[in-house]
Amino acid sequence: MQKELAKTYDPSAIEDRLYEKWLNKKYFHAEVDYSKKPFTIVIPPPNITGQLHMGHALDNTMQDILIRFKRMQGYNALWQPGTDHASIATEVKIIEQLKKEGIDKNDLGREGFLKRAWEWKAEYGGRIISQLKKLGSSCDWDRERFTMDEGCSKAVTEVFCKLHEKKMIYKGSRIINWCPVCRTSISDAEVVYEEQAGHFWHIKYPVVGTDEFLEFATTRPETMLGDTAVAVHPEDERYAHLVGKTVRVPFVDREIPIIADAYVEREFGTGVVKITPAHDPNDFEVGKRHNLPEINIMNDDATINENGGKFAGMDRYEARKQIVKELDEMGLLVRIEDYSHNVGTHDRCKTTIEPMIKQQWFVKMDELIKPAVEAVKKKEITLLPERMESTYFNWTDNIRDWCISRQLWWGHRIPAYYCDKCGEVVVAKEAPSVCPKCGHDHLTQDPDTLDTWFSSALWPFSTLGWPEKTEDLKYFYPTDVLVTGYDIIFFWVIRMIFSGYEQMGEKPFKTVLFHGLVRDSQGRKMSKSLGNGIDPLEIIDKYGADALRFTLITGNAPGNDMRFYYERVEASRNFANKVWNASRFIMMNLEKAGDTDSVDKSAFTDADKWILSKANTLVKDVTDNMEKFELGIAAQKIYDFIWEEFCDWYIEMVKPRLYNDADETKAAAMWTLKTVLTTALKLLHPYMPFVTEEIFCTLKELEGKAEEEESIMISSWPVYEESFVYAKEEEAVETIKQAVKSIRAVRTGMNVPPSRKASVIVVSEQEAIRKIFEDSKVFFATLAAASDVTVQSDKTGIAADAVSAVIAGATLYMPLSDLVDLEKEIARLNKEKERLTGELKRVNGMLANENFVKKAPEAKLAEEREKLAKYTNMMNQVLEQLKHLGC
RNA sequence: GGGAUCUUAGCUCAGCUGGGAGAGCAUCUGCCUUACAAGCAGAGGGUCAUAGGUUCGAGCCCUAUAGGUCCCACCA
Repeated sequence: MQKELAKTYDPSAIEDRLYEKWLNKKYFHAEVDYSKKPFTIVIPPPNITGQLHMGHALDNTMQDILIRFKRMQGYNALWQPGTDHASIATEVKIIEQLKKEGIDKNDLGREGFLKRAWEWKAEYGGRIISQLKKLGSSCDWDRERFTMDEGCSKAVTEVFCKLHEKKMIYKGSRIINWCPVCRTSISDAEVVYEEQAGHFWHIKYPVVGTDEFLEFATTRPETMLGDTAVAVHPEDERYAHLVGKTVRVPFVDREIPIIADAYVEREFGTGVVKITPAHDPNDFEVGKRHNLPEINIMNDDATINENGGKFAGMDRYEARKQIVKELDEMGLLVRIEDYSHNVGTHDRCKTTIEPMIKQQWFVKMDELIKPAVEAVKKKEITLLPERMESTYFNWTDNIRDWCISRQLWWGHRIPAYYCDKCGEVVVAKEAPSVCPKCGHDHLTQDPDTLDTWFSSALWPFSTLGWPEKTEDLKYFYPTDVLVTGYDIIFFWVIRMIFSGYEQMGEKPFKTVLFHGLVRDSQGRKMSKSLGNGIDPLEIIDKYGADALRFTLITGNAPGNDMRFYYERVEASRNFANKVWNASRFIMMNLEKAGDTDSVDKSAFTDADKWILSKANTLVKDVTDNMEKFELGIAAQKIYDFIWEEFCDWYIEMVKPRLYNDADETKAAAMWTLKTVLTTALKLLHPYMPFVTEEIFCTLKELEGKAEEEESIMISSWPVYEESFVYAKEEEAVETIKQAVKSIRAVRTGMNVPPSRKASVIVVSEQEAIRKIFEDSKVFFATLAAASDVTVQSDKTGIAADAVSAVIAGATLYMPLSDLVDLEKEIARLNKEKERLTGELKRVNGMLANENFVKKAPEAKLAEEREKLAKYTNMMNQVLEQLKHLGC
């Protein structure tokens, strides 16, 4: 029974069906198996708030390609999936949702809020997973994890307690980045600086006991309420006489010292800086050096607190306005200058950060980071592309302690308990029943939760069962590759690396493969606010997952950003269709060839050997590229091979044999077609899993082998074989190709319609070349639109006005006198002469260069000499032909 | 201020360790040739940002310059 294949490939008709099949067959599932080598990738866990975007699509396509490739190579391939609780992102979403219902987070209370959050997770947490499936991702879904599931939470507590034990986690009063909207501290990495138009307010404070004033400029006048000093440079002569004196801060009526500190730059502004230790990181440092009081003037929502006197209760910006106005009235405002400066904002909500002094938990980084630096320096971990190393070291060299506590509810609660009576702090895996110090039986847990990256830092081992000593961990860890965007190198990659070394004593992965951003066609970042985002699911619907995957992986160097064009998706879709139709051709002709299971190799023609040899080389190249993570290059090679070599040339070469009932080499042709197709499909499968699977299975069904070979995804990866190297035949077919191309060009140039066939007479003095044409007459005739082909050693019997095409070692004549314009023919030959003159000049120039002959490698020299012979030969033929035409 | 990166055909980009400039799209010409018009055959189009240098030989390596992008730091 012949299965009918649609004339154009329709992905929507097959993708879901095939994915279901793969799931049912458990192809994605990996179990510990010491007979096989493991190959492991852990997914960068998408946020449960997330929707699949182009970045995910790219990231997961890359991972799927690697996993499918390794699986076919015989590795025990595990792609560990899961999702991230994304503390702040999720909490914000839930608060928004509650707001719509008119509920305030605090009314609900912690318990109630968390209940809502888990409900939210249950409802939306699976959404992105089902979207990943649409892409074809072959994750082991049986192993799906969540950063807040029992095991991962256990890992978090374990690590916290261990690090605390080792004094690598501490609680301290520091100046931190405070988000007044989210009302939580955030880490340095979560602050993004934005260039904003602002003002420079020039203000003066009266110097106590004199009639002098000290003038300075500030971008945040409201912070003056917390000023505890004014600083000048120690060597600044302008102010030397004032150091040690005091100034009076208006409104709060505080007398503060004039101090000298090298932090001040003399050239900047007036060379005077007001010092607000509680609301500026630099001032905080200065304050520490000079033992200045730290006066916090703000509440958690960035309104002014009771320390701000009459401004208490005002929002920080409202207070700013008011203060400026009143200073002006008091004659203390000197002038206002427009000023553009960088303002720190919260990456999530874009609110301007307020530096505040708070009690927070920190991870001490100086020791922890050392093995992570060594690992990359010694290439124990490879970062690709290599330039990411500089970014990496740039961060590690300037590392600061990591603020890990967040004033949020959704997340891992800090396992620290405070005695209600004596205030003793206990850090423990389990809540202590009594205070170890005073014996009091009531302790309260720290209300804060951990930075979401604290748990993701443990992801490569927590998902494999750590802190339990599981078999999975022993077998699959360390993982092989981490694929992620360069934008989270600081947030995540570095933290996984030092966590892996600290907790496991071993790197978390061997290679990190970074990719860039997917931008819109104008090069802009895809974003909600711009509304320029392209939904991968829509692309899949319209063009198929294979087309999307292929588009994302090609035409782009590793680690570089790429622009997304519909035209490129169309090109990829067209390629899938090309593969589909080439396969359809083969299937349509299967029956003509009869039994092809045991093929007689002596029946192979030059064409068969040529494509087998080419395919063999392709296997080697593609495998090499993929081993080196050069996924785009490999994809391009597969594309070129299938479209050009296989479809445009080989299939066309083979047609006359298949269509001729008397041809004896049909079985060899069909065997070759199937073999090369299957090889190409296998190489392509990691990139285009659906179309390749559909074709593979249909072919196997037609062959009656569907039982033993049920899926391409568990078939074996092609291997390079010496026995398929046919150098001589490759050369022979290349000669024929040259002849065909040359004849086609001549015909088009002469406006000969394809329907008009012509006799072709091949003239060559070389017997070897004559033999090539004799052997390949069958397909040469078709490809060159020849009515008949004659091969001879001289020009006997050739019409004087026959058109000619010249290739190395042969001239091809076509008697087309009625169609030919002699002038045109001469012009064409002259153009060819010109081209050859150029080539000869180049080659002769090189070979005439003593230094080249002396220093160039032997192979290069031989190559150039061969070219010289070839072009000389062609030139002679062209000159002879011109002479023949009377020139 | 520090660092990375880019500048190649009209557009978007490849070009792996230096050895005769490529692809997709777009343009032009001719084809419904029994796998595919989502196709076939042919063609045009580039002083590889600029200036030096290293080399027998540079799109590729080095230096400087111009312009663009990104990351880090953050002078109040």
